[in-house]
Amino acid sequence: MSTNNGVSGARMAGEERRLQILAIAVSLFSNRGFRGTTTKEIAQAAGVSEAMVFRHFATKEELYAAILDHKACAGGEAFEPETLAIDAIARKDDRAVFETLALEALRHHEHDPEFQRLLLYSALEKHELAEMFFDQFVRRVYKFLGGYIRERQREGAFIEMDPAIIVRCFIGMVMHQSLNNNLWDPKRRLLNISNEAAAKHFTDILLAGITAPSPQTKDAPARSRKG
Amino acid sequence: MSTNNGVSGARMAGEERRLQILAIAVSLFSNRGFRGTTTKEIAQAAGVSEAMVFRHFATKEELYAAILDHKACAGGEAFEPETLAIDAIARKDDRAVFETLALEALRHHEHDPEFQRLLLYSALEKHELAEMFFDQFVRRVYKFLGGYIRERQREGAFIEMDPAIIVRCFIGMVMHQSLNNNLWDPKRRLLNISNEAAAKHFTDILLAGITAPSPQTKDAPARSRKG
DNA sequence: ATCTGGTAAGTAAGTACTTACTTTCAAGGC
DNA sequence: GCCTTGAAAGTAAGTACTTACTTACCAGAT
Repeated sequence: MSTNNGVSGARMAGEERRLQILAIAVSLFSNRGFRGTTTKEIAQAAGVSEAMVFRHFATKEELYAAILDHKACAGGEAFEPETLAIDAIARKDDRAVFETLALEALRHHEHDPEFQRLLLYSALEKHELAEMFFDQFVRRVYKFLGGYIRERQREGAFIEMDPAIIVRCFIGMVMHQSLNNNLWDPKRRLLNISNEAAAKHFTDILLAGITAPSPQTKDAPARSRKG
Repeated sequence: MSTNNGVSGARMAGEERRLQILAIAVSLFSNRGFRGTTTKEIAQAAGVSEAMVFRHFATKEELYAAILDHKACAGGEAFEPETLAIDAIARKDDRAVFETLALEALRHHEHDPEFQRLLLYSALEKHELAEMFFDQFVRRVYKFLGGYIRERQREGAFIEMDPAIIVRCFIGMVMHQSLNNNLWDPKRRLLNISNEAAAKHFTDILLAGITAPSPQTKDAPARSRKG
């Protein structure tokens, strides 16, 4: 009767089973959403009875919370933009800053597409946990990247523009690319490029778009447009 | 017992009630998704019995399909990029092309946030109807905008780069802005700008990013990078 | 009188969650 | 070694309620 998923119907240690159930729930919730996934399905996929699920997680909600917690906060290899870009920033290598962040974000989303789906579902379903992630992570990125941009603006390297707008453009390109690959166009019929190429071209466009005209060519071409 | 939503418990003409149920279902489905919305809720919100819902739509699925049909295809004021940009394109006014499209898209999403939620839900829940919309609409935009970009590249106005990448960047900025306003950050704590300002700045960055250096300044600054 | 908009009261199959029970297994006395 | 013990891993079969969808029946206007 038992589904025997992965491990042969053997008895497991408590913590081991807890993690197995969690992993299976991640995959099911990310595929079908909270409301679309039944506790019975989770149990069957884990190869145990429903009662075991409820032994480890008092309610379905608690299981969901445990997942978002596990993935967003303690989630193994968390995405740390500050750390990733630290030396590029020290060198003021704008290209490296943006390209590294773009590439790592794209890789992260490709390697763990479940998380993006999970987050979208929880945002749509108005689980407070999506809001929590947004507050803790996205805000941080805006602050961090925005700060760097502001600094480079003061140095005359970037054009004057609300840094938040620039951050939004950049994140927009990257997130939209991941969203297309993971959700809208997984077959990549509209655009099929490597993460490396995407990161490079996005950076090309963004940097060309926000780099201030160099001082010695003030009289230069059509670029010296002002708003 | 009847909820009497909007109209006093009066008897309605068939088509009128059908449209009322449809409108109410739009709002409920977009808020709670397909699985998260019950036929009972829809009936109650419309102020009729559940049986009436099933008189007009044989199944819940059919109701859902009718909605996406109604919104995506015959949806009142459909978003027609070709029409919107037709004279800007004729004039080869790049700024007007991108800024108009961005502004109209942003306005569309702001005026009808339900549609974006509906589409996201149906993509996550893998309703074929999201795929249908993607195939019919998004493909068209890529083809249309990509075609324009290719033309301008041949004329030497834009840098050489796969037009699909440029389209993705542009749509990424715009869609991400709408997604932030409608889903992630409706309070606009990270960035609070008008649609007009957003459209303008996105176009600024994109155009500066993809405009080819003008011929008379070939020897110009750091821009003349090649990949 | 009959067609159309409308309902009350179902049904069968889920749903999250519980209860009462059995199996496994490692530790510790013999 | 071998047996007892007790807690933890596990289950089958519920409960109370919800779900999509149906049936059988009204009432009023034309």
